[in-house]
Amino acid sequence: MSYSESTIAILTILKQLPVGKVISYGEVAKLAGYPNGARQVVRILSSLSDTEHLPWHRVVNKQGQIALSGEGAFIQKALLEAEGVVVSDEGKIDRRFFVS
DNA sequence: CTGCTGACGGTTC
DNA sequence: GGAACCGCCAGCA
Repeated sequence: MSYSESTIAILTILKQLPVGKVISYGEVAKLAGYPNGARQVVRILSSLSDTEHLPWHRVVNKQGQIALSGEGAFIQKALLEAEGVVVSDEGKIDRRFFVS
């Protein structure tokens, strides 16, 4: 189970994400040292979220909207609200819930 | 090796 | 304010 450097860096950032806060894919990548690695973050969340126990639901796009469609978005919305994050009906999150 | 894909982002019109 | 386009890079057929 050895991951590439970028993967490990991204995993580290995600695990440090505080409860009740959200972050954008781009921010995660940026903090991990990969300014334009948003797509790698996406990959990691979709394929390693369960095995690495990542808070995948705390990651949304920069517009504060849930990037998933269908049930996934519904579940993410529920998980976020359970942590105190306010999500509008359209699945939009206010900037004040973003880290930094 | 080549090409396609994706839970994105920034710019442009 | 929003749609369209392009760039990004790792994984996979």
